[in-house]
Amino acid sequence: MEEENSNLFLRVYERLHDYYGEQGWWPGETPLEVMVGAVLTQNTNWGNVEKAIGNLKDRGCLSFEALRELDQDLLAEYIRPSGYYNVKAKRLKNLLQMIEDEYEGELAFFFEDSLESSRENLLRVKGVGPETADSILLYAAQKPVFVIDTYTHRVFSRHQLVEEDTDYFSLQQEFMDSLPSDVKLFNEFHALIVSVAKEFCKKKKPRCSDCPLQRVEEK
DNA sequence: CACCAGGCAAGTA
DNA sequence: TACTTGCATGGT
Repeated sequence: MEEENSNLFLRVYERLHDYYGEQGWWPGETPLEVMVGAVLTQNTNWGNVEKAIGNLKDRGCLSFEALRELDQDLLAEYIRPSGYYNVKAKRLKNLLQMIEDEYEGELAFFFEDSLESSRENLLRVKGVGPETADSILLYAAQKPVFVIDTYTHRVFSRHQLVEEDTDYFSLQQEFMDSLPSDVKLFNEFHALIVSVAKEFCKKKKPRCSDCPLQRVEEK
């Protein structure tokens, strides 16, 4: 049973990898940029996030020190294109404050901390939920955590590969129990799921007939 | 025009 | 515990 499931999930990965090839996520030049992007992309189109990050770069504010010194209302103005700019400015400040408090303001210390400890610290930050925390851990800190998002849930439940009403933690456990714990695999797999969801598994008009995952559940 | 996008916290019953 | 609502821009 567990073995069958493992093969199934890996088969999904292989199908997607064959279809799309390497994804090379996360789009971001530095771990800090990845962290900021993880917060800004909450329920938000990535294109808008790029504009917001572009603003921060233009202002020379895309560093830990610069962001710490930046006034919250000004930060909100810079990240305006990404939407929810007031709450997100606060959330970014909360995140920076946590690193200040727990890691002496050293990003490197945070990235070097254990998976368990850094995850707990992230989840204590107001505005950082499980997906944002795990995105930071996987894509910025390079820790082996599988990131679950709405696309993951939609694609896998549409294909009846997981229960419809499973929660974040249960779904994550299924992936991590079924797959070898490998940063590169988790990174690529999640990125591939986003790609296939965007192309074939839209909320309103899915194009199931051309989807590379059709009949993946058959041996 | 309506709907959607790589969530999360806070409020209500 | 299990819904509901606010947050907000920009693309289709």
